[in-house]
Amino acid sequence: MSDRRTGILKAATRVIARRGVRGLRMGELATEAGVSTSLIYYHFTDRAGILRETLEFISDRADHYTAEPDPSEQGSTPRADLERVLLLELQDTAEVRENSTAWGELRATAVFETELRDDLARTTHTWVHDIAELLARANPTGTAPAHAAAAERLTALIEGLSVRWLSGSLPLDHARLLLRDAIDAELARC
Amino acid sequence: MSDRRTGILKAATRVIARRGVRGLRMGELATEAGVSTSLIYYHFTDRAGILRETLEFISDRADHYTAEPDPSEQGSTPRADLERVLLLELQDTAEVRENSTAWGELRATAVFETELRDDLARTTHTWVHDIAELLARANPTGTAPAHAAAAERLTALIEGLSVRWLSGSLPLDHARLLLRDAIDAELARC
DNA sequence: TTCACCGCACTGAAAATTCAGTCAACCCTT
DNA sequence: AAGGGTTGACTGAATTTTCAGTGCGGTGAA
Repeated sequence: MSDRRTGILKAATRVIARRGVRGLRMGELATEAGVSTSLIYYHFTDRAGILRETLEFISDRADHYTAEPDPSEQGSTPRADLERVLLLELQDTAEVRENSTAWGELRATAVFETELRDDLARTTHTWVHDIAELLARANPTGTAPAHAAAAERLTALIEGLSVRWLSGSLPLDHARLLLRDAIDAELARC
Repeated sequence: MSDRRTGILKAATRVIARRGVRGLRMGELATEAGVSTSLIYYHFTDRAGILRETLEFISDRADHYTAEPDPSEQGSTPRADLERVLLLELQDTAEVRENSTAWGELRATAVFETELRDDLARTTHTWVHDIAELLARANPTGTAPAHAAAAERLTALIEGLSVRWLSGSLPLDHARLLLRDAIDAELARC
């Protein structure tokens, strides 16, 4: 946290969320992080280096983010947990916005830069897996493959709704509504 | 069509699909279009200019694409039509790949460039509307709002699956399978 | 002394953008 | 119908801008 290196990574996340991966300028990053340009090269060898580490950082954060346990709430049903965790991704707070934007950039970048793909696929897989588990807990009668498929659909839907929201094609409230309905629908079948 | 200007826009679409918006180099575009760099500046004032017009061009083309009517097939049920039209977006042909990639870039770019949003929102809305109509035809018992919501979910899902496919997180076959199931599910309720 | 860091001028290369001018097509004249 | 003038599309070769990345002298703390 007080680590300078981590500070740079956080700053990079902010800059990426503001300007996009393509818009990340070393100079602006230095300013945002409150350090000198040289220090960035001191810690990360080159632009590709910070990019790689930042995107890793983002996907780690996204993990924790989702994995965040219930805040001592006793009366939470598995189903409520599921809803809460998924709807977490569609919120207008600086943190979620920043994370979603950066995540979207990561996805978009990976379409053209193959080096990112492995990391991305792994993180995606973990996410899907986590959600599948929550689904299993919420609806124990279903089969594992069915849960996996539902989790893939729900997470892909979230990504789709998320870009639409961030790109101004869909109001947040509406996105949340659509997602809630989708969750209900997925739980209803199996 | 044979218009030089349009030729440049088409070339730009191809280059964007290949390299991404960030990867669009004026030089490469000129080569791709078979014209001189200067001509691009002659027709479109600057890089931002071609970008703007090309993205507009892409969203126009995306319309036609979906609106493409059934090729004289008589024995098509509304449901089959719907499936066909939606699955059209998840195919490994040069055209679909190019279109999906370019569309994804448009979306990703719009997150940071507000000028693109109106166009994008409009095109998205048209698409959703078209799908809602197909849904209504396939399942006349449902209400209009239900069809609209289902169409929003399905199209957002397609976008989500599409980037995952293009970024190598999801095999195409699997994406198609997931989409098919989602269509069935949406038709089952209402 | 070494480590983590600052500041900032500087280089080199890649891109974007400009510009002077060519070429062909099309009017007007006479 | 021959010629002169205007215009718009187009080019190739500069010129300018933008950045990533470097080099280096210096600072303060452990």
